[in-house]
Amino acid sequence: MRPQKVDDQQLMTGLMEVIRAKGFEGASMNDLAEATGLKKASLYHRFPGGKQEITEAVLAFTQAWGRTHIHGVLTNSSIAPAERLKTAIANIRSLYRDGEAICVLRALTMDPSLPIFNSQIGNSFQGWLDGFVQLGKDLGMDHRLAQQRAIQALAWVQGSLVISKGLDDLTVFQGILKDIERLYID
Amino acid sequence: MRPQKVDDQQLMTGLMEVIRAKGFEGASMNDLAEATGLKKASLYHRFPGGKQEITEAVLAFTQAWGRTHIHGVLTNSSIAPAERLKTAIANIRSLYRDGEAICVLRALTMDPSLPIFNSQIGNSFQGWLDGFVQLGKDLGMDHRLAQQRAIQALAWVQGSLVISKGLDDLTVFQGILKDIERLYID
DNA sequence: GTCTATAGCTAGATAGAC
DNA sequence: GTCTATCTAGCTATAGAC
Repeated sequence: MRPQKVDDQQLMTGLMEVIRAKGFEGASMNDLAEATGLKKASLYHRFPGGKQEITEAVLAFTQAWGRTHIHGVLTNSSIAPAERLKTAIANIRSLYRDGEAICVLRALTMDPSLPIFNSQIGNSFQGWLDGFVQLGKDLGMDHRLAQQRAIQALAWVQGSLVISKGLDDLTVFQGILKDIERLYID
Repeated sequence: MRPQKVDDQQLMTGLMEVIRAKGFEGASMNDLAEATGLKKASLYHRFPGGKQEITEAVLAFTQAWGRTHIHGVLTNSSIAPAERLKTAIANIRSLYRDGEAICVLRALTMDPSLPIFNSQIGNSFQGWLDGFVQLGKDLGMDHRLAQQRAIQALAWVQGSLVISKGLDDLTVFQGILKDIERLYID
């Protein structure tokens, strides 16, 4: 067979960038082709299911990233809780490019796309929440409090991204990350 | 002249519903026509600038709503701060239909649409923030703390909406509204 | 596996009757 | 002011050469 022009890793990165910036309706196959360096027809060869299959792959990649860099970090019992939190927050900052990037989960929770990707999105959010819940418990919180803090932390991440974008002011996102640290460590 | 088939109020409501549910790219002129009961060409008569002008009108309406029901309430010095907060939160709950609805500001802060609507979106967010800052000051906070709390509250609103939608669980939004109350009153 | 070319459709937007 | 009919551009998706 003919060699692949771009490998799966590069392909995934390019696709994710477009999807999370423009959303499901806003991202055209032309946009996706341009961002990856492949032609439209070649994209259909790699993803016969078209845009929907591409989006599902992006969501699967997103979920795997979260399992490793958020849930995995926050529940790693061989590291002190405070250190886990610092590492997870650093990963969050890097994922969202200091607040400049849009979350792919947010971009795909609009009404037209919701029914299709519902379960994948829910699983990703739940993974983040489970990680933060475990962190809270390891810091001595009871289950109820740990759950409340987890939701508060995740809401701050998502909300500050929306506001940072809306105000075009990345300090909102960066300040909230500090607040999340204080939510657990103080 | 021939009478209007639907008045400005009804028109605005229908347009806003579609825009905030589907976003700028996702909302088609056909969708907008169907939701308002007018035909496509009639929409162009009322909004010669097409979808962009419609979206700007929706944003102007959104900003006016916030000025009245959020900023106006939170800064009303003839009412006790705690009462103002309760009223504003009730208005927020009603605006977002208990967490079911998507915020139009969020829906329009995607990369393709951002440059066009940037300033209107920023003004709306700033209005909410200013209201919460004033509330904090009236509760005895210094400027720095009041600003921090305002951002935290607004981020919780926006973030909990994203998560409620992603998890299909409205209790996330409703729980966060309680947390916002505790952020100021406790 | 990647490409050019194109089919078939739907989008945004306009013309012109009433 | 509202409508039907229509234009053009862009979309998703496919066919078929290499």
